[in-house]
Amino acid sequence: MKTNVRTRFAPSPTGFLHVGAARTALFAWLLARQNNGTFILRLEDTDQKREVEGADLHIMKSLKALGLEYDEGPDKGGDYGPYRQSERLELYKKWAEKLVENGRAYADPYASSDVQEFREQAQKDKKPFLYRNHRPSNPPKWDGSQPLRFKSDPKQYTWNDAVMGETSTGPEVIDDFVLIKSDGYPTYNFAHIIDDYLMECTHVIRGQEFMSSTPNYLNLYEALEIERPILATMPPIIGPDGKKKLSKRDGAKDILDYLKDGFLEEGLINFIATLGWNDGTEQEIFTVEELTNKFSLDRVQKSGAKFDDKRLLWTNGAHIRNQSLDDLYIKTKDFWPESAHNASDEYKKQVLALTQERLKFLAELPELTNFFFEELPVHLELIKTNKKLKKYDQEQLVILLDKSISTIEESSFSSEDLQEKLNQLLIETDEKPAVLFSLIRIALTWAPSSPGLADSMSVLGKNITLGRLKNSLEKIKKQ
RNA sequence: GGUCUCAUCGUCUAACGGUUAGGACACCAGGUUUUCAUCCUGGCAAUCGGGGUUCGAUUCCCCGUGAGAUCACCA
Repeated sequence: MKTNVRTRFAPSPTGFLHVGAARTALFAWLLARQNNGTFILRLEDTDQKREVEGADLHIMKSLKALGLEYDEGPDKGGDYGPYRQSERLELYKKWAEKLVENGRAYADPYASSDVQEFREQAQKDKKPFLYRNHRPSNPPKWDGSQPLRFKSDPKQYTWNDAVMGETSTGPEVIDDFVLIKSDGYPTYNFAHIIDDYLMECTHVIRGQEFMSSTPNYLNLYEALEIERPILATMPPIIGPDGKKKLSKRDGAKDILDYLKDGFLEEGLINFIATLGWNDGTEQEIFTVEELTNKFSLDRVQKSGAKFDDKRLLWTNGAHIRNQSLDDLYIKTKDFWPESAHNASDEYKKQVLALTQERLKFLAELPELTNFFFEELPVHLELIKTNKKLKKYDQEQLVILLDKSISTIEESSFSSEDLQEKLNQLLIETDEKPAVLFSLIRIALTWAPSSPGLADSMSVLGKNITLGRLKNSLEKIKKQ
């Protein structure tokens, strides 16, 4: 009885890590962490043609960036290595030979064109193609130049999937699939079974594309006389505007791109985890620790989930607001506008404090904060199109702004005192906040939006605030 | 076409066979002395169809329908 939970993520290095794969990895990781178990990264690089240079490093980098640290893996080592299938060819060969000896594997004597012909004939006859119907009676001795096929034992199967529940199929789906290709590399179908066994994986979590080949795997497990792990099939993740599986086109972005845009690890993980899983309560925002405690395979959804980026934004915004100012500040390091280059940490922190609650992802920082670091071009349209201000003529605006400047000049520039002065101005001018504050805000920032007026002025400081307001006053006079 | 799987608001989802079918995102309206955002209040909005079983089906069964997966010397 294996008590130590060992889960694995086993991608083929053929591209970047997208959301669907990230979720599979996340669930495996959560399961391992929750049980004090081991999370393994295994690279399934058995198809040389499809392999993409550097994809292996990219995947490893992505997992680490997400915080999904693996305990064993190609660059980490471990007692069950190597963790690249291309370095395990001898092992597969050994197990394949065992099957040959038992009479459960044989060399495929046909040329691939022959097999193709069988397939086409079956299609013509409107019958499903099964290689085993063409199984040679006297196969040649396997010398490695032919594909090695599994000699299947067709029967009915009923098995339990940790997510999908009980599933059953008839013998018609069992076939003689290829174990070792003629180039000497094993197929996924063979290699992953050997590896999961040798690496003592307790759970296999993977996408639904493998569900229909599961009965074949069960058949192979029997022939190999090895125990099978717990199987869990993940529902698909669907593109935002379609019913099809998420593809690059629908925005299946590289997970690293999200991180580059300033989505927080926790926000991303929260979003991905709740795409097909919930804890049964009404909680929507989870820390990684909470997910680790609460995750369970039996609450994973059976049906597919659509990728909703509005929800991702909301989730990430919630995590940004949950950060302490200091923690968040560290994360914003690479996201400030260029004009903030020479600003002090102290100043940037003050700005961040005012901006934290309106950030959805950190790449928004420049457009939300640039006026704290640079003077934005005067854009009189902002006044002319303002719902309230457009009713005022130039002269009225000049008088109002001039009056505001002289009152603000007397402030000590603490946020509280500024607010007091602003209130005082309201009374003296007998204007509505919507008019007076809009005018000052625009004259101060020339930005489409900004944090609260008193806070913004306080952070900008007396010199800059008054300088900008006076400058704006001149521009309005001259228009 | 064969096989397997799935099916609740637009989206993500909750609901021992008994609830006015709940929450969240999005959207709309209002409030928090300006804008954007946050926060609060309210609104809109769903059990794919048809048969059973049952006193009673979102829930169990069957048949449809729809969707997805798979049928490679890819994983």
